[in-house]
Amino acid sequence: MLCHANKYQISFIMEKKAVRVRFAPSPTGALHIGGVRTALYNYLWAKKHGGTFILRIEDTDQTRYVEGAEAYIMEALEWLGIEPDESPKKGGDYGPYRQSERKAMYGQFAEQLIKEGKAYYAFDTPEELDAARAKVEAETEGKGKFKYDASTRMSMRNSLSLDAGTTQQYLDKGEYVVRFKLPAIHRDIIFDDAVRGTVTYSTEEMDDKVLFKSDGMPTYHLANIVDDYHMKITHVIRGEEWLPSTPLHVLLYEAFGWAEARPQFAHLSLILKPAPDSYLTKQNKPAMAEKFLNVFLSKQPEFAENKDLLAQTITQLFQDVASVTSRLNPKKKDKPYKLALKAFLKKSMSGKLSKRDGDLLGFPVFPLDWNGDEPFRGFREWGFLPQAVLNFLALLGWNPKSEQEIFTLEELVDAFDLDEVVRSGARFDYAKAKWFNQQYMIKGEDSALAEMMQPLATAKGYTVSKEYLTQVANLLKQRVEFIPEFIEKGSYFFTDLDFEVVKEKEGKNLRKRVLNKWSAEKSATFLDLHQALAQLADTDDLEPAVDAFMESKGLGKGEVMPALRFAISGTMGGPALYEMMEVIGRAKSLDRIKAFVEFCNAETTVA
RNA sequence: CACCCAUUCGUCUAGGGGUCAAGGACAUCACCCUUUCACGGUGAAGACACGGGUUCGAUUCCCGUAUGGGUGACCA
Repeated sequence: MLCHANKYQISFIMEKKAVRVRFAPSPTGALHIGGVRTALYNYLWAKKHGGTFILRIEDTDQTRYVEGAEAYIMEALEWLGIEPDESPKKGGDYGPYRQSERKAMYGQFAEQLIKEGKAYYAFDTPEELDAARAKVEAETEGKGKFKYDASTRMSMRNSLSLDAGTTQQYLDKGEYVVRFKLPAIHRDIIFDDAVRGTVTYSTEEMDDKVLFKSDGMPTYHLANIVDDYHMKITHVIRGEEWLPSTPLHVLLYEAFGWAEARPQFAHLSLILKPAPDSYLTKQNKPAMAEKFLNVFLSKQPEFAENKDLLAQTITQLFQDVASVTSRLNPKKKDKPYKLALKAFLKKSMSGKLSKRDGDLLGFPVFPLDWNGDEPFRGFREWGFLPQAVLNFLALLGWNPKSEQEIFTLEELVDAFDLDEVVRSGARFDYAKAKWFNQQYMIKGEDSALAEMMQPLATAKGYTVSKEYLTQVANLLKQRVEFIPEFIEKGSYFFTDLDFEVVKEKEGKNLRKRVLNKWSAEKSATFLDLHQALAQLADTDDLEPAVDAFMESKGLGKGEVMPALRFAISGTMGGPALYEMMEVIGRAKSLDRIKAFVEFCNAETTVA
């Protein structure tokens, strides 16, 4: 017996159709991380089958067009290394690849359906439609929805309800839309989804969707069917939000007589917001509470007068991180301000990952920086490596049927299968994203890391060679999670220490490990050590020299190393001491030791 | 409100009637390694939403309930 998931593969093999998939974003802003995953799965599926990965820009909504969005999408795909084979920029045999440039062809297909009685002209104004919706809503106490279908279409203004003369008058004015005419007899639309199996909808639930808008542009529904057909798309891999409109698309393929060429659908579950306990920690709880409250008040300023009470409430709600979500359910005795806050928090803390979440929750949700009206930082600028992002995203909603976690792009192509895409929504897990990044940093070439560090170092005003950065990368890469941390955490590689600052940051450790035990004798010892090291030849290793020194003075490592470490790097953490000293340079290191001794003397007032 | 989709450790997931006293990864904790911090290693803790069926047997199949998600535009 064949299970549904294999059927399409087999039929496709038998037909020997070349796989052609498209990623079809609309240029309404930056490319969301969920979109990136969709693009990736499309890419993987195409490459796995030696097929073609197409980028098509769906810019049929002129009002939502955002300048720079298309360039952003291209740059993001390029950064990630999943570039399309056919695209507006690259061209191809099935172009143009921007729907606005294919505008001329859609009208004829709308006309065709009208001629065949499968669609009709409609002249209702937006106001009239709003009124019709409002009326149904009022009659059903908000429970019902207006449907433009067989039951209502004859009472609306369209070419079915109006006589030919009136219809012509409207058409002459040029203000009309084309609506799809749902079949008169209801039936179930059944289609096979590569990730979900058999999905069933009844035409009874559907309505006469607009196919062609009054501005002369097609809607998504028309354009996507016409384009997929003409671009010979074999698999439509897209987000779950399209699942409910898929039966309409199925009907459209039938209406055009293209049912045989209908692509295989695969609907990907959405990426959800992370679990609250992953970003609410004991330390940041108060700050997060304030952040949430501010956003709430900016959205619902009418509750500003309740600010103190709200602050109290949110603190209470956040008290037990594990159960926040369940505490958010409304209760009868809740005051209006509390209900509003709960509703807001519930929406902010669950559901699909959205634009704003990055800002609010403190992690990137877009591949690259975006400098629009609402600017935000991308994975790239955050310091993520593209391969890490790809790897993380690939495994968020797909499993490779093995216990392998780290995959190169080639390995992903090889292992990927729509069959193993999971059906349920996956929560974004920032901690895991960080882990992947760290893994790729450790694996990464030191010189490549150095290259990425270079501009950041320059921005900080450090003038350092690539060779130097390469050495720093080598020492630090398993101790940092993002590229910028090389510069931030490793600042002592780039600039001399200010021990006053060290005292502020590391006061407790500094006192415990060094200052509390400091004495005139210690001071002298370290100056002796300084002297001993200064006399070393460049070819002599530091470690045996220090070891010998300690032995001669009868000192243990614990009495010497922590102080040296503070002297060199100003912190107890960090790479192996001697390697650090070699990279920073012996002369500089010795200067730091001397400065540190003086600092300790001053701190403990020993001379 | 209606329709569709989903539901295994905190998170991502494996498992699709007996081999599951449920496997892996992240996160957490402990130990080892170590001058420190990491990395690495070893280990601990941690899950089949609930209720009914079907069956000799159900985490796995069916039906309900609950919960979560999506959609319900002349937006995509």
